[in-house]
Amino acid sequence: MSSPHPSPTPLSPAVFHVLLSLADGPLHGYAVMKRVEEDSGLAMGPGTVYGALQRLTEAGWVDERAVEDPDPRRTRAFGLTPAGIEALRQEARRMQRLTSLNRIQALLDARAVEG
Amino acid sequence: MSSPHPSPTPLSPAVFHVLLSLADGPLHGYAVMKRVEEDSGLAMGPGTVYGALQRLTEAGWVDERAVEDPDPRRTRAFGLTPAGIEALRQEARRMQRLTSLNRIQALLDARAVEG
DNA sequence: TTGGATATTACAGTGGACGTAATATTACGC
DNA sequence: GCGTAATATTACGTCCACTGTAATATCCAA
Repeated sequence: MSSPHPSPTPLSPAVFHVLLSLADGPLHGYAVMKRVEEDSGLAMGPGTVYGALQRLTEAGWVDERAVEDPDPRRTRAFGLTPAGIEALRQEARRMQRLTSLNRIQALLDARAVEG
Repeated sequence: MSSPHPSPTPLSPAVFHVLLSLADGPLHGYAVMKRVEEDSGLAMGPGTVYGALQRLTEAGWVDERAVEDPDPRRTRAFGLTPAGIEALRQEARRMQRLTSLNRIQALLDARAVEG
């Protein structure tokens, strides 16, 4: 409802996956990289992840927070802001609307019949 | 299964919407522009549409075909190749897999409860 | 103590998305 | 027939997100 920049919907795959990786709690950058790979099967390099994280922070969709951890490398984490959650939700709804189009369903059904 | 370039999944929103617009039959460029706007609510300029169309043609996902029409402007149309259909299907499956993730469903459910 | 995983920064290159302007043709009201 | 809007496409130029790669530093395990 209140992002600094008018929400650029649709989200790029990189941005979407970074947001998604944070959906059930803050992570540090490296963990985001790993989580994205688990989710998507595709590896994003550090440039992509940290770049996206930085832009998202500037946009107010992600923020940086201090975390307690014996390992000093893991004391810096990124989490979704309310605006970030809302953006992810909007994108999810957009995807869901698209996948439920008849044209799409026909494609998916066709495969089921063929295969 | 046999695109010239190994299928760059995920698709960019622009490419996805161009493919989607052709899903139930060939259209000429201008019609693609209009159809995309109907589908997505977002207007893509000619540069985006024809640019994507050209790259997709080069990639073998779209081809140009002659169409009979009294209006000479409408005799040139673009249609999906089998590889293009397959790419669109893969992307649809990818989206469907993502939207069915627990993390996403939780987000969407939360809204239903709140609102 | 060497090596591998963790965690992050700093680049530079590429190409796709996007806007805009120009062009030409057709359709339509007047 | 005239002007205007819609149709249809080409030709730019710009910007910046994504991407890869290299460099760096710390932690941990063998």
